[in-house]
Amino acid sequence: MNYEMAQHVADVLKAVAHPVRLQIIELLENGEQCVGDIVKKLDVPQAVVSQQLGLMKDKQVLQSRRQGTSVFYTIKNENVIKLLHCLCHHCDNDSTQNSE
Amino acid sequence: MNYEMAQHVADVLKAVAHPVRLQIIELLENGEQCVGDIVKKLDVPQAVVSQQLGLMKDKQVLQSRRQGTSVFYTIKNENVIKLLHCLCHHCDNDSTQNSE
DNA sequence: TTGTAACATATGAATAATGTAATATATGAG
DNA sequence: CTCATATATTACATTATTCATATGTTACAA
Repeated sequence: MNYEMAQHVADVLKAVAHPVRLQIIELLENGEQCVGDIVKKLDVPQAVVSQQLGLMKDKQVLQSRRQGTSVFYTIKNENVIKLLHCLCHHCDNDSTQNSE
Repeated sequence: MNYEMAQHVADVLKAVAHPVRLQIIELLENGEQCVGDIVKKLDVPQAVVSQQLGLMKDKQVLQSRRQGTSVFYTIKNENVIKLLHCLCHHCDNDSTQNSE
């Protein structure tokens, strides 16, 4: 893996490496949701949710469509779901806490 | 996924989300390496490599053992390898660049 | 047009991450 | 002990991330 490639992978990881963004991604696993619904389900101000959604859209993790006054978001880069599952799955036999 | 869990997952992701750290992890997939070898293989100053190694060790991603004057590092949290594979594998059918 | 709901953006402050350069520590040789 | 090699740590400047507040925009109804 050369540096450029590593940089790209790091960018994807950074796009996801935030608790609110992770929770948003988890919500969107079940299909598209509009901003208002996301705000209701997470306990986070609307502006922050919009900021994080915009950030992930910029980084090609999410995509959006407008319907009336609502904007619906879906996952564009499906690999982030695999990423989540890699980590969530392992949290049972978690080796980040204490491995022996 | 509650916030605390999301925070924990985000911490693991952040521990990995850096080009040099990713390259180090890739090197260590093939078994343990001492700091000097890592420095030689990557084009990065020794202090930076030590800093990143220390950071990953703090976050339980790596572990180390000393042998004489050398310190050998290995991967402690094997899940980061799976993470890497999730992302590297997908870079063929990459949806982060342009999906249609 | 005005009003309102839903969402986005701008700004700034606080905090965290990064890289550089210098210095410190540890081990072993002699 | 002194020296050399290997690695770690510190201090600092720079840049990036995050959050909150306030303001702007869009779509639509009346």
